[in-house]
Amino acid sequence: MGMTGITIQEASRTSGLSAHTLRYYERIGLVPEVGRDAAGHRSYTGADLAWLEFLTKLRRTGMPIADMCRYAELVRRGPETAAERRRILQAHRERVLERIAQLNGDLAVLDRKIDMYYGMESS
Amino acid sequence: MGMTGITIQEASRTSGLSAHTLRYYERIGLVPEVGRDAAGHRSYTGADLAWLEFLTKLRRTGMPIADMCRYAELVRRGPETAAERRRILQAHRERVLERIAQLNGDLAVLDRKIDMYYGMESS
DNA sequence: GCTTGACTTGGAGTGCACTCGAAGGTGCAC
DNA sequence: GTGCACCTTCGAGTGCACTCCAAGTCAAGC
Repeated sequence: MGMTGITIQEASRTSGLSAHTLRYYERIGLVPEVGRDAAGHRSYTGADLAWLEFLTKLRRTGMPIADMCRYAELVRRGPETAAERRRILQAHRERVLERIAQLNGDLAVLDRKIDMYYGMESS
Repeated sequence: MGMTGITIQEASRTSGLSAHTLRYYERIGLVPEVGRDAAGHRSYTGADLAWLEFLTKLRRTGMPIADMCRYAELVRRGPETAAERRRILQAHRERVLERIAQLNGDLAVLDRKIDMYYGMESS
């Protein structure tokens, strides 16, 4: 098993999260304890990075940290929590859809305003 | 000119912003000074409400308060700032488009994950 | 004329999600 | 063997956008 793993700096570059944030996420239980190398330094595996990538998607779509912690906790508890996890993601999915619809509506208003300014400039 | 105006509570219900937030927005110069009735209470006009509605769209689409203040300042300075306002809105529009694209991408991942959970449950 | 309730102000407090600082350990380059 | 870069922990600090509080004013109803 040559799963060497990468340093926190490399994980930071790969994930787009700062090293500070990576430690913070681990501290609050959002990320399971990351393995260590001989020097006691964190060593991120591919699985760690995949989990971080999924977390950033949840985060970016507006899921609060507290909800993400709850989801992470269910993952730790094992496969019998799959149905609940699905429900959480589905509820979140609905919120994201609403958000996208709202953004599209607001974008239309923005476009009309921009057009109006063009009209003012060319008059 | 029978522009009576509505109370801060009614403006709160109409705009979806709390009375606290309405006063806060006025304090930081995001909303021009609202008129007062005989008792010194704020009296919101239709124009005030329209401005608030536009502000909430900027806010909801992720524009920081500081940028909104800058935009509001340009509006106060008059029509000669129209071109700059347009540029601000256009730059913002680009960010909103990116945000929507990102949300759609993240939504697709969410959907695949949900499908995966369905697969786990039915197996 | 007194209670009630909505309003006023200025300033302080809150919640979220980081973000940073201090003090110290480790291993490689010179 | 010592400087250096990078890591560690713990706790404190930051920035944003509100959100609330205390103390006071005012008009209307009983």
